[in-house]
Amino acid sequence: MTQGDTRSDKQPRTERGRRTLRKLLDAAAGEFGDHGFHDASISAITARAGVALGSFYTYFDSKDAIFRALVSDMSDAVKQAARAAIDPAASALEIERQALLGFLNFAAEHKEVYRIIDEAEFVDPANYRAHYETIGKRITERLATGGVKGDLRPDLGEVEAWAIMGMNVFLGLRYAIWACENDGAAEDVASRANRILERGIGRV
Amino acid sequence: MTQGDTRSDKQPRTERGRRTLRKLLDAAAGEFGDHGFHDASISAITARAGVALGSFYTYFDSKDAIFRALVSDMSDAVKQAARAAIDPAASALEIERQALLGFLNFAAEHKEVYRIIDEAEFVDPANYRAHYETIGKRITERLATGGVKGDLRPDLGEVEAWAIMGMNVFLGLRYAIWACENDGAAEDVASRANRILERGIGRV
DNA sequence: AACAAACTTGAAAGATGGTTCATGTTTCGG
DNA sequence: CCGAAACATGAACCATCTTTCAAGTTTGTT
Repeated sequence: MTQGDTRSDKQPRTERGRRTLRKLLDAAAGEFGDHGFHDASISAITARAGVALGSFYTYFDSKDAIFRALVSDMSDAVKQAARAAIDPAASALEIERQALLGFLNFAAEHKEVYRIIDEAEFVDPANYRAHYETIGKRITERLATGGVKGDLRPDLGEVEAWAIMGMNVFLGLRYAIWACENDGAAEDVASRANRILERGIGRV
Repeated sequence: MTQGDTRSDKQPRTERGRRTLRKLLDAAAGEFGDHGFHDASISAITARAGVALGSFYTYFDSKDAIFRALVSDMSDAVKQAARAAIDPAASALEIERQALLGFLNFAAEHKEVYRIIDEAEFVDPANYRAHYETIGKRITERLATGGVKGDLRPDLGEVEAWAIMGMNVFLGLRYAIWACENDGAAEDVASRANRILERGIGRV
């Protein structure tokens, strides 16, 4: 799915090939995560993967191509993580808390994913935009469902979804990626953010 | 202030020099905004500025240096724009609405600023982080002031500030940078976001 | 076992674009 | 109006990487 369509003629056909492809993808995630797209070199990727420089082009047409493949994979992984953290039977507000908590935990454990998706804004803008638009749609749906269930206001839409998404992403940046010791735990951050959604920030 | 400290020995000493420096800065903002840091070339910057390639190095030590100078300037400009949009006499909630509205308008008119600051995450991470930490602190202060005045809950802190900042940045991305015709006006977006801060998203 | 396809290898080609520099021109105080 | 400092110029230098390629090795099938 991620690379289903015009995946050129580069898919591996043997077990060995599949192993090498995976090694390249993992190495690329590490290099792009550590150094960013432009300071990561293909030779560093192949060195980290333990394969020859030329082998890279057996699997990818270009440096851009492997980055794009990575963005697709990671975009899927983020969505997957958020979905897995949610109990669909919970209240709409509780679902949003769980989604944020799931995202914070995922980001803390996969900082390189965060960075690669962010850099896609410049290296692969279409995919970057698609990533956030997909998530935005999903949140919009959850808000609509919450409205129908009576948990939420019935007039919530895309604007509110993007506001929530922005909240989550920035809290991820600050408390998962840049975390320092005297920061509260992820649970605490998620609860405080959820409190905003519950009753706003106005005087009680 | 922006470049006060170790500004190397590159400051212009004549009127002509100051003009050339400004032309380079403006051209760089355009090129970096249009093509991103790595696809923007110094020769394109000097061409756009209408000066010779070599003149660049009369004013900046490197490509990185001009980008950093730009990030500092633009970081100041963003803060300035938000401050200018605020009426300090208004209620705490109204102040947040005005700040967001000011930011949305500024972003729409200076899309390149948005992009350059975003790319600083990779080209000039320290400045990027400083930018958001400064804004985060300012919002935290506003929330504390609002708490004292009785407009807001008294228990608001950094987490809430970053949540608000993330909201604002993502709404800027979606509705100022990626704006399309059938999107609501900035006023509408700011009001809807403010409604979240007023009473959350729960059923009325 | 034998053969074709898949895969691996690393040196070298090729391109790009940042940076330097020697030379020429302009500015501006005295 | 003179001279020194500031500024301008653009060809050439250079370092860096991406990408190619021709030659070898492994895999899997018949």
